[in-house]
Amino acid sequence: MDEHQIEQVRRFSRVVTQHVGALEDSYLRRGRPLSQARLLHEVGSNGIAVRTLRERLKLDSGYLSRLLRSLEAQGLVQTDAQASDARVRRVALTPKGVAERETYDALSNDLAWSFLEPLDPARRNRLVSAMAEVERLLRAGAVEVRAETPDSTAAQWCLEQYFTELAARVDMGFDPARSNSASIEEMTPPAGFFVVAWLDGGPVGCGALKVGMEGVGEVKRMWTAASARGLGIARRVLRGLETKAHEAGLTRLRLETNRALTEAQALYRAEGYQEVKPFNTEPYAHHWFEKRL
Amino acid sequence: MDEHQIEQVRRFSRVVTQHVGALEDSYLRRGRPLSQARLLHEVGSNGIAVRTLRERLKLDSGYLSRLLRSLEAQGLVQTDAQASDARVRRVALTPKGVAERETYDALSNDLAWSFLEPLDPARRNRLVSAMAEVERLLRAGAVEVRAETPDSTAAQWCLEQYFTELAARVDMGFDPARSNSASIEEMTPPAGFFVVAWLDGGPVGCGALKVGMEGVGEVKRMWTAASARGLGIARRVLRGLETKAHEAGLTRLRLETNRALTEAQALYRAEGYQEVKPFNTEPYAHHWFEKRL
DNA sequence: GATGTTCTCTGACTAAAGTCAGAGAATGGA
DNA sequence: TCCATTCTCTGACTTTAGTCAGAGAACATC
Repeated sequence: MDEHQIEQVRRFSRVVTQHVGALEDSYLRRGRPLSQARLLHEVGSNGIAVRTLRERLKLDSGYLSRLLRSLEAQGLVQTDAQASDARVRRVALTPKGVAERETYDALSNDLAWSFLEPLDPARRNRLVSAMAEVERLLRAGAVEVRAETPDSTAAQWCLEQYFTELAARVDMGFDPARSNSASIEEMTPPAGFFVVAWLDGGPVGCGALKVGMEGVGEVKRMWTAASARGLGIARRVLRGLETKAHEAGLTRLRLETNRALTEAQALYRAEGYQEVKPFNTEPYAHHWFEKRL
Repeated sequence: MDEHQIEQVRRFSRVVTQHVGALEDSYLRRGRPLSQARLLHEVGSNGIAVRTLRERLKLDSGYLSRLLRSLEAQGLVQTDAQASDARVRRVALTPKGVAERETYDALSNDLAWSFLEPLDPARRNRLVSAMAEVERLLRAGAVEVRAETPDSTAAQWCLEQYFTELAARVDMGFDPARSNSASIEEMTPPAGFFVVAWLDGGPVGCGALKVGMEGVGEVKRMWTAASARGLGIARRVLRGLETKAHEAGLTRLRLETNRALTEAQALYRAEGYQEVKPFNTEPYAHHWFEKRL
């Protein structure tokens, strides 16, 4: 816990909330409560189910209903029963609602521009890059790594992505059947583990561990979503697996990787894995690594 | 108006408010309304006048009074009449209030730390620097440059700072009496102009323009507060003066500067001023510049 | 000592934001 | 067909945040 860093984060928060808070004022100047304005923003013109809205904005069902009635009375939205299930209702913007939403959008743009406008182009660029950096790193901090069963929806989805990406990146393509196995049983405790990285409620990365003989484990299925690269997710997944390995009493971890996956190799080296002679005949591997825990 | 930049600013705002907004939740978990918590934070243990509080937090006097009564009832603050003027009342934290404020402070620290904690040290440093950059540049954007009369309190204060700083930085010291003049009359429209840069309600920079013969003006008294360097204030003051000069029908601007003031020289060159032969006998000057408007 | 001003407080009021309990329609499964 | 469940809605209520008008004490000035 570095005092200076914390002090800087707090100063940042103070200044930023002050600036960004101005958005609410500008929204309120349109004479509509904030809750309604926010709702308007979330209702797309192609419609959204009321229950989805409720979950997304975390509103009480009665409260949301009343807000919708109010927007309806203003002629901004329209609600109809969903075709497939008449209990759930869908809300959509009317043309007037679309126009109103665009006005709010313009206000948001104005505020954003008001940050940039007084700066000279060089400072403007610096501000935008720094904002991008803050945004990325805050998101990175929000990533959560959890163990999941390898047959869960999230795990299966990750594996699918992993295979698709391998097929695209590895020279000659990738055929799971020809590769060394990591079956659901092999990744289910206590024979192995599967961890998933979550961001914004969806999986963005994964990794698996096969517990083997003589204290040796194997790291498999390391994958990070393209949309979430550079956030240190793979590192956290790897460390998560190492913790699991340690708990399982393993003393050595092995892994192999394809020459096309250069970021992966850099990560392994940085995390203390050393390149060793091939310890298996995996046809897609070019590099073999090992780490003593 | 760059679409991408605006988009980035908006994305930033969204992510940051989401994160920083968590502070309010953590404050609310102490079972006290936000307004009271904020107030507690502003009341120092050494006391503050109610009217100062009212101005700083921009609260209605009746509302503030009620908030104070509530904090009083909880035994967190104490109010007494000010010794010098019994109309104004001073509020101070009780020992219990101090403890409570420290709890809120700890919550703020916890939140700040929660941003940093999940990151590895390299990313942590990057986040903190990026936050510092954003904070600085947002503040820079909040700077306002306005014309003031040179005998106003703000202008006089700036000039005082300017002379003090010159005396400290210039070799042999600085004596205004020996330097070429820029009297109050010479800086008062239409004979001249004086502009002040404001930040957070206080002056942080200034500059003056003397309107001369044959369309030639002179830039004088360029100064930026040490606490506000690097925000592009001098540049904006200079441009403000140039606008005034243009409006006054001037076609050329001149200025001279001391060799110790290297940032100033860099600014003048960057803004299109060219070094020329001495056009006066200012004893403290080593460089003379001119720009055609 | 009278008079206007400053400062704080009380009373009366409002709007926004939200909570909670149930009613009633639609649906899924036994 | 019956029954439990899901989904939305209405009614009744609360807290927070704030506004406005004026009362009353203390002070400054003439």
